[in-house]
Amino acid sequence: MTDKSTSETVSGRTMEDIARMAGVSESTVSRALSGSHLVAEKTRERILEIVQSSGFSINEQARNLALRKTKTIEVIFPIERGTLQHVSDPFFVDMLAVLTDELGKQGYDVLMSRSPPWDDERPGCAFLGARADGVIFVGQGRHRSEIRDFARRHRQVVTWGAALRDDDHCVVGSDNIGGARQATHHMLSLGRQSIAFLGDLSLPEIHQRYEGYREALAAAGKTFDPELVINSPFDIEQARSATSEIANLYPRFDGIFASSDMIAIAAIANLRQSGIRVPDDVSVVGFDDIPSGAHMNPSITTVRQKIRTAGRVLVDQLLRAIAGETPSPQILPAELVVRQSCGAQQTSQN
Amino acid sequence: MTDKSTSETVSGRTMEDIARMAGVSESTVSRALSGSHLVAEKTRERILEIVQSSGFSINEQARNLALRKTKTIEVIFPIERGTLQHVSDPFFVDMLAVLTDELGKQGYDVLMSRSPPWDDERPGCAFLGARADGVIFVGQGRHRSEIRDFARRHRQVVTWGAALRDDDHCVVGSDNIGGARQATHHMLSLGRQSIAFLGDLSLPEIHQRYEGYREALAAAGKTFDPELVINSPFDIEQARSATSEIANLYPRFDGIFASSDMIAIAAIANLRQSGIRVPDDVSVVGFDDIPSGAHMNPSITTVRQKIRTAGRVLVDQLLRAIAGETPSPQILPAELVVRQSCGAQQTSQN
DNA sequence: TGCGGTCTTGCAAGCGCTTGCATTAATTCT
DNA sequence: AGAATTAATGCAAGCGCTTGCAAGACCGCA
Repeated sequence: MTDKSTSETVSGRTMEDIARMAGVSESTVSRALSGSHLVAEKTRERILEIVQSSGFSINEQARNLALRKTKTIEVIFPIERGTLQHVSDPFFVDMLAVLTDELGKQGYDVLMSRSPPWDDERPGCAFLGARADGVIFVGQGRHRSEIRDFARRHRQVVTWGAALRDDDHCVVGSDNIGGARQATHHMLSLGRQSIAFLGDLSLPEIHQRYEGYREALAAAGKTFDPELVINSPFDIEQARSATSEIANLYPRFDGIFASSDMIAIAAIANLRQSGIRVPDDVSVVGFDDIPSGAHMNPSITTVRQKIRTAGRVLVDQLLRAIAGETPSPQILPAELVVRQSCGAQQTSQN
Repeated sequence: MTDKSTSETVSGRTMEDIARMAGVSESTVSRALSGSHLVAEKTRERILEIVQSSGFSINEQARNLALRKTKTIEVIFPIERGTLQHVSDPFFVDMLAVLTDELGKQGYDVLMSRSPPWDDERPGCAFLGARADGVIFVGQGRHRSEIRDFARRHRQVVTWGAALRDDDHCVVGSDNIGGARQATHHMLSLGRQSIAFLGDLSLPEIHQRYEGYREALAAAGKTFDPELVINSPFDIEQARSATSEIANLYPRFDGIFASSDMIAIAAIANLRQSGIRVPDDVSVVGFDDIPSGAHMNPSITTVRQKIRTAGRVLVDQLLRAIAGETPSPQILPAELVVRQSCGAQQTSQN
């Protein structure tokens, strides 16, 4: 009655096959493979040998089903549908790398799903699929409420982003406000008079950076010029065109706080194209501290997000949630890294 | 006898619970959820409502077990253990993004596992776990033989990298040789006399680029200077230090072919630090065409890998393999993108 | 009233693996 | 040598879901 011939497992064999070949029961094979001491050494060796030569692969799904766990964490980048452009921001990537790394240490695999669970394409299929032991949202994007909803129904969720007062789930994030305040204050203290802001205010994280920017302005007694706030997406190409007009405003500002390094790079490229020098004419500070920022010309002064720490904290908290404890939200310090683009140091050449 | 209380599913409920609450059988719930026409409309609605309000999540594992498929593809970056640094090369990231995207379109999720299946930490656990319908290796790294082995046992594998003659599985890759030849030839045709090579020759892809470089040199009748071949890893920090001595060799070369854009960036930073101008004194060409390359100063002349096409082809071939057909290896054209760093155009400012 | 459809539903087997408990074989002890 | 341990196996139930097949409900029509 059973028909194994259609098995879709990578290697067509099952434990039953191995058991038969080894002349033992399935249980014994299972135990041999999981390293139980309840198996005679000789038996184990024989089984292992057969496993090897037959190219058997255990079916993790069945295994996990039986074990009632998945040892998998779903990592979601809440980005717009139809494109993963956004993800190519080095910051997100590095975060993914760190998460994969940290989760790996704890024996978890990472499942990247293309779309957030709520905009599932299956029409009329209004239920969520649980394929992981927990979920990490990297950034809230424009989906704060959905994420909140999701988190409310499922304890095993942590998210990276802006911790807001009304969040009832665990959010871990950088001190966006403080970081932005430092950055802006730094340029001001360097004698810059008028600082522009670049970023997408509809994203909570970015809005926090905007707040920090405003705070620094206020603290320095500067009046705020709304026209110097320019909406810009993360993607470098789009950022490039979003900020292409900035040079026209030029003498009105002599500093730029860009809410991500990629945006800073785009802005610098635009300024350069118009013959405006960075940092001589305009001081620029970014946010994130992406790896290549230190090697550019000029090198980018930025607010460093402690991404490694962040990943570790996220994973810690998620594992706590999975273990049934209550994870606690955290705000990680962000630190100003002074390089050339702000003009604090003299640029050396070129 | 059954104890559901310990279920680890994100939402603790099972179909059985829903069935009980709706006063129907499990089968009916299953059918209602999968959109079968074998369920009365009223029944379906009632069930859906209960599903909603109870926050039920279907257990994908069990579902997939029953369906004998996973709808998941494993994407593996064969990098050294203990770090995912390497992955932060924008090229790999973009590839990951494209793959996630393309696979998503076909209804597949992406599983990123930290380590290649062969260096599994579980001691004595010499079997492979099959948790996906197929596997994509992104780059062969130093693991050509392991990958070959792996592919030999399992049909559902494709890899991105250097197609070598003795590969018996499906490898898709850029025309590394041709691309490198073009790049080198371009500098030569610009009048440069002596071109250095930067990259890690132990990686097959890079070795192919090296071959292209040599070919162009030979074709131009240039003698080859082994001291101008400098070993450099992908990671930008490491590349920076690996190429830190390059300036010392300076008047011996007036061109650099870097086997990745990140390495090119590192090299340029080093040259600049020593007061050597790019492209005036030294012409530089990279490889990959990472997104930010166009916005740097100078912008990077490079060999573009058609990453979107690549991802699509990889996915196509893998799906063919999964469908039981024989996937065919392919070499994708790589195209030279001329920008500033090679010196073909005049740099505009700064 | 009775019979052949048409719809809906439930039953039960099965997906490949784990594990508590019972069973049997190998040892040790008195 | 016989009893009591201990070590090594197998049995069978169960993980949560799908699905072929059979059964029940309900319809119209002769």
